[in-house]
Amino acid sequence: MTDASSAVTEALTEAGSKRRQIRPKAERRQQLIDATIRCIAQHGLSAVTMQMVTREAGLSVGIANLHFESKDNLLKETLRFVAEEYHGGQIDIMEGGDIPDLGERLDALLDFQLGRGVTQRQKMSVWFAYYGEAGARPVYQKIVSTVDRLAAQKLEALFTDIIREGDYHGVDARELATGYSALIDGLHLGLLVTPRELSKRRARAVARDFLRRAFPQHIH
Amino acid sequence: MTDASSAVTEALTEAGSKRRQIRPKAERRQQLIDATIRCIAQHGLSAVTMQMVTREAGLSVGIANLHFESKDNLLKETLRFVAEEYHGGQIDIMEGGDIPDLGERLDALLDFQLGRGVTQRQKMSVWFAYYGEAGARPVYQKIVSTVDRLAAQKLEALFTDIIREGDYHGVDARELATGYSALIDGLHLGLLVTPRELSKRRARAVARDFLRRAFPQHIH
DNA sequence: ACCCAGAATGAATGAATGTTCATTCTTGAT
DNA sequence: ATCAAGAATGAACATTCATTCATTCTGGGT
Repeated sequence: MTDASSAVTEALTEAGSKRRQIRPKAERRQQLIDATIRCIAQHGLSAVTMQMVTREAGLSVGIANLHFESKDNLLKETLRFVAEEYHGGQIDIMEGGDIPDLGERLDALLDFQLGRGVTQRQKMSVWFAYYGEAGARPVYQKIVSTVDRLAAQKLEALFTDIIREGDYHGVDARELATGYSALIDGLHLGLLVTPRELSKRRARAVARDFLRRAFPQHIH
Repeated sequence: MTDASSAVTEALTEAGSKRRQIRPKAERRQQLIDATIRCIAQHGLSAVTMQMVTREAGLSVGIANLHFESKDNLLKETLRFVAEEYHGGQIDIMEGGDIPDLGERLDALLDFQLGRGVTQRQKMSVWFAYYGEAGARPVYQKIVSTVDRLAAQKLEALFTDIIREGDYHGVDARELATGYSALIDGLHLGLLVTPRELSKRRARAVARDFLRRAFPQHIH
């Protein structure tokens, strides 16, 4: 092993290395988006600066404007990433070729939406940071609307299937889907803002209760 | 009528007047808080500047630091005002000496929470703007937590009364209150971010449905 | 072994913003 | 009519931040 190759190895494994590295564009973009998420979660959207993000990513300030044209664009792309990741995960479960049983599929959905994981709190922070600005920024509204609509359709389809299977009466799939989505959003909000008052355990119980009241045969 | 008195009258009635006016501290504070709310709703929390707020209030820049010590403090006091106004309104209804009938009281609460009014959208924007920052700012968390807890207790008490009156079984007042609060928050979020997908009418129907399923005798 | 396309750097720049404070003006009391 | 207390003003200041770009460095191709 030569000195040169050992230096490269060190650079790849040691985060604190000063060695300059050239990596593909896609990788750098993701690296910056990840750093942006951590910064928003820790300091709040309004306090995020380019210096902060690039330092968090272990890169120089100039690189952000190389891969994204501007700060605005970086923030926009970060929102798009988080939105697609969250809604994508939901949609995968709801389409659920993996899980044939509809009741189990509901359970899996709930687990995903209110499940543990260190990342969750970070993601929730980002989520609501953008919601807060959405009222004044049509771009954010559009990004969220787009993925939201698709997830809402899939949820309605799942509920329709469950209603048919359980032969439930007096229940409207669309209205129920709207209610369930709103409930989950509200619980996320509670977990973020008043974690002392609302534990994850209780949030899950509340959501499960909502589903049980609507689909008693599928949730026990 | 002297020239001096007519000048004063003009200053009081004409908003565009250049006349300098001296008003009590409490009035100026409220004037600035109102302007802050409008600015947040229109431009987003992260874009709000002192110049913007004072111009909106029709005052000079220096005055904000005269009545509030800093921008941070102005924003903090604005959140406190909005939080207390919203939760205070709810609590008044829930304690409800005015409305003896419990079912009607529920209706009144729902009307307040999802009612029309031009002001509503402005207030919702402010609400969620702060929620977005709450994850990174303990001060905001504390303000919201404090008023939130009181409202939650009143709601639980109301639900307890209703459960007793209706002799409902298998229903937990606390869990139901948590669910209802979360549902309302989620619906507000939907109204703010995806107004195209969720109308006020439908939001009310969804919330009403939730209550009807829990308290069928009280909501028809 | 050499080369060069383009990835990465970070000091420099200019614009924007929060805060200060010397000055001006208003009002109610005398 | 006069005056003092303090409310209101806005130009000036210091700081912070996004963006630029001349320069350096890297790694794959020849």
